[in-house]
Amino acid sequence: MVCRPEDVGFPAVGSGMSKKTITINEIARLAGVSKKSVSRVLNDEQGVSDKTRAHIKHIMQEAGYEPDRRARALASSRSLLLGLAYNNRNPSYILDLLAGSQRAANALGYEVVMHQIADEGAAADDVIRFMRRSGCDGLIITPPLSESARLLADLVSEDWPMVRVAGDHADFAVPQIRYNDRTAALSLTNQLLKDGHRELAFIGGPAAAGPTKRRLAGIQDALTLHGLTADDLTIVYGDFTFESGKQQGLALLQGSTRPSAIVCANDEMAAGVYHAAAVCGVAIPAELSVTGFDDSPVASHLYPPLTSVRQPVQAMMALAVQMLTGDSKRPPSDRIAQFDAEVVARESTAVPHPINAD
Amino acid sequence: MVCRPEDVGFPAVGSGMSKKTITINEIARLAGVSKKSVSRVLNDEQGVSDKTRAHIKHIMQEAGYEPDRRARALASSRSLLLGLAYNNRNPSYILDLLAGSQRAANALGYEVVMHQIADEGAAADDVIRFMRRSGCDGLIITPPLSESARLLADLVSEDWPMVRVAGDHADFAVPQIRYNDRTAALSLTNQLLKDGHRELAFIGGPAAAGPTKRRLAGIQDALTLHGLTADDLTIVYGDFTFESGKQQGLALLQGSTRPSAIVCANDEMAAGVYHAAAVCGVAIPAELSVTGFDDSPVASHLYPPLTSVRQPVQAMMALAVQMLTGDSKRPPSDRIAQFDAEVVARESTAVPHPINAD
DNA sequence: CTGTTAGCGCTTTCAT
DNA sequence: ATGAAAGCGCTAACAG
Repeated sequence: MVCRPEDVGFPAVGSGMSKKTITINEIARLAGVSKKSVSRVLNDEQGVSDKTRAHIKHIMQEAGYEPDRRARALASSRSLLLGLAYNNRNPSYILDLLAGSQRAANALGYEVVMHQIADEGAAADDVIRFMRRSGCDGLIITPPLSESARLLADLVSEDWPMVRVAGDHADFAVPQIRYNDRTAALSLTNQLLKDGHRELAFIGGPAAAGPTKRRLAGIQDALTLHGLTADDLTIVYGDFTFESGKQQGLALLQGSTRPSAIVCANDEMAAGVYHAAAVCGVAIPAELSVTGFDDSPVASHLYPPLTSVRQPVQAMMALAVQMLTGDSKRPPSDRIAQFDAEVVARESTAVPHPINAD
Repeated sequence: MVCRPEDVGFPAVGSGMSKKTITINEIARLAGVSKKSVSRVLNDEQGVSDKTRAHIKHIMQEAGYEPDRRARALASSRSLLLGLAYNNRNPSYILDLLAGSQRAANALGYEVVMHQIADEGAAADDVIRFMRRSGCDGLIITPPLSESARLLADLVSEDWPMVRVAGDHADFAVPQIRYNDRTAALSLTNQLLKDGHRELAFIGGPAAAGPTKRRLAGIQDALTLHGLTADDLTIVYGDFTFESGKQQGLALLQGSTRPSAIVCANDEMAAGVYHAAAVCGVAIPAELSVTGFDDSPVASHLYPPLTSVRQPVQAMMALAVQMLTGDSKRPPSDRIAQFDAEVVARESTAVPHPINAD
């Protein structure tokens, strides 16, 4: 049932190498220059004439030379590895972050190593061990880890560069890259209000969570714009899970004042609301409008497809990588980079049904 | 809006290191032995007395020594990195694979580097470039890449070890680790037949895909067991996407002989069938039973929760890593390791509604 | 602009 | 069972 490498002529690590590796010495010899010159070309350094540089590049190309990252790592005391710490909340989001960072990292000669934090309580130790073990040159911290004040406080004294994606706690010295979810929530809500919705509800994540607070603030901004007050919004809190969305959805739909629209702080909880609506026999969007956040795959797979908010993950991760590797050519500013998000309107929202008005 | 590291006192890679690194020389000096002895302890090699070994270990512990993986990599010509090539089909599945392989890899001192294949047509070149660039010691190929005969043929001559997760083409020299989805499909279908379903439909992925063929075969096994024939099963093909599930679901539900149960080759397509059922006003499970494969999060988030098949990802990836690193202590056998899957029964299946019988 | 000389921290090889 | 020496392939620091 199970095979062992040795028994099937299967080469395990280090067992049998065949193709000879081309070294920098070889290239230097072929090009008739010193290996230092080759090194300079490799690292895009100055100090090589254009002619020599072109010649060396040509030789490298021809020989199919690939620099040995291990040797480079040792000699330059960089590993050319970047760490990405995550906390498996939304798989598709995490993979998007990975894809975005990988694309940018590879372009700069780096690879991305993922690290999942199992126990959020011991996250700092976990991350530190990971960084020491892996030797990564820098670290990207993703939400919700990036929201943890404690983690950041414990990490800020470490000596590797880090950036965090979408976090609060602007007081920490760790630069952050976020998108403007408050503004996104505002325009989302604005549309609902324009459609005529007046009985709104918000299902947040944990009340203390950054995304919850920012998204709620955006909703309230919209209410204010329309001359409404805090009383016009029912606020309940979940924990970003499907189950919590379902529970809070049930509570809202079975309550005395059923909302005509529910804004959810993420798509998972919105899916839970769909579930609750199905249980209660409430039609979406005819009797209930629902919106989410994150534009995860589930948003397009729900029926009807869910209106959600999409963040510019590619651009955000590209910046993160550039900051970590010191390759940023962007203009200077403070330590918070903010991007704009996009509301993806789908069929989960509609003009409220008159039946709801009674 | 955007910050540059230099401008905010943010340490980019290699800019400012402070904490002194402890080297093997240091440990050797503290322990009063040669660094070779320390190296032996590090690598669990023989040739050190128990007493000396314990002493060295103690010193290492005390000093908080962490071996430099870059130096180790260069000297031993291993990178202690394992590659995981994937093809973003099902994010939660990919992350499960990652988590499983990471756990096993870390235990052996390895890290896992992911690599997404963008263009499936040029997958081989892409993978080869990745492996050369990253210097990974071995490669794990995941589905659907692992099903590609062409990719495997192009890769089999490379000189790094590889394993594939869930692939067909047993003729190639690349060992594979799979689970028994045929048997799982059998027991799934068996249950439907026991429940009294007689009008079954199967929505496969592409007809030529391994999972499609294996799962279909399992269904047919069950039919045979119950004395039914191929005529008792309607077979249609999708492409594992939500959209294709929806299309085929609509076709089946609007067709002349509406099935009482639809077995889908994955959860995404089952979600599409839910969508189709909603459109057609068909109640699940009262009027239609649906099952999926993979037990992805969507399975539990659909309403009603979807019966699906869960594969032992952890165990499979642990074996994959052991095979790549040559650390396998399992008994020898042929080059296919097969695990058993588990049917996770939820509320998407029920005894067929009499109305359907006419 | 180009080259030389030393290492990076560890493993390997071969002594003892 | 232990240790000394010689690199791994590259970059750093300095020379010309």
